Amino acid sequence: MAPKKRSRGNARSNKQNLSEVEDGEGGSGKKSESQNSRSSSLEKPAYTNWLMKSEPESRVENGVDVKFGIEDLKACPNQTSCWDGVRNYQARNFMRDMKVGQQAFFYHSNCKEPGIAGIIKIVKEAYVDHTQFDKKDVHYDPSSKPENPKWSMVDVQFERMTRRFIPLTELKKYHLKHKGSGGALSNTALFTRARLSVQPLTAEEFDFVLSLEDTDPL
DNA sequence: GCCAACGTTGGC
DNA sequence: GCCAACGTTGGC
Repeated sequence: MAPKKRSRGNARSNKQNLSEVEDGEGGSGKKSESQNSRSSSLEKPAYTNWLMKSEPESRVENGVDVKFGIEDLKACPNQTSCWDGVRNYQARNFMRDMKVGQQAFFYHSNCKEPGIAGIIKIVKEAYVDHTQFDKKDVHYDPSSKPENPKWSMVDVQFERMTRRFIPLTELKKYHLKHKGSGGALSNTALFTRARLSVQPLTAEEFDFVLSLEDTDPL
């Protein structure tokens, strides 16, 4: 288990909707088309890496400071924390797909300099996010019942800082460039699904971003 | 089951 | 602190 609380996620009032259903992909026949450039085989693409957003600067939400930067994770016992507070179905579903040992980028959002600060790894797969039942918690969800919890969380552990901070502005430049050339970041969720707080990265995207560690900032 | 109104995210 | 993008809600 992880100590700490706090974390980001898309706070949200909520109700059931698009993917109360387990998988969130093609699922239930509701969404059918639209986002299926994927295979006809209904299989989810096997994502191996992730990007998780959190706010490194103080901001009070419902009387509670939601600040949780990578330094805060580092300061946790065992440098491990649960990633609670995610209240968005797509983000939740991605967390449910996470496997122990997989790596994710720790992304700093809603701050002076947004971007990737470090690498974390999944150390515990999805389980019930207890904060949804806690009236005192910022992300309390009165519509979720213990008999049928809506929200999940995973535990993550600090792995290392990236050798340099990789700013969103730089990633965006590569994204624009790659859109023309079909490069690694041409479809990156950070730009195509900007508001998702937990995003999947293909191995190619992850590796490309990692390679930037040893290049000069664009 | 459509869609307008509303609320949140998060870059700038 | 503004506001565009977009997920969610709820009336019909």
